[in-house]
Amino acid sequence: MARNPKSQYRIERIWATVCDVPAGSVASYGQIAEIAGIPRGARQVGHALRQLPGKTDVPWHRVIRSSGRSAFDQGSRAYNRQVKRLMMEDVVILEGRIDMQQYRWQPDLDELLWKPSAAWDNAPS
DNA sequence: CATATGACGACAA
DNA sequence: ATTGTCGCCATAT
Repeated sequence: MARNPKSQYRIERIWATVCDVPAGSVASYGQIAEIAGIPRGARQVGHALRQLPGKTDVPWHRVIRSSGRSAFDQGSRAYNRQVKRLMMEDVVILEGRIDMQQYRWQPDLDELLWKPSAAWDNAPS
């Protein structure tokens, strides 16, 4: 767990944002960070996902590197699970790469406005 | 307090 | 396409 409430708050916000990524789409770590209201927080997104329990409903597999590649090493268990889940959602992966231009999640305005927490940082002091 | 370490990202060779 | 550097920032030691 996070050492302090502020960090825990951000972690939960990151998880919530990841839950907004629809099946069939993917998002980069940096994108999740920005939407969650944490500019330049790509690494924090990875940190937050790393803390997910083994069994979770958070669609962590939809978060990949901006390069269109999985953050895991090819052949690793995590990599295989991620690829398998993405393929289940009809996300095409060629040569281990996903076409971001085509699959990148593009939240519409309503969606973002409905989640003001991303824009207004109401983190508890 | 000082380093080291990442599920990262942008950029230059 | 690959590799290396640097910036970033929460955690770990």
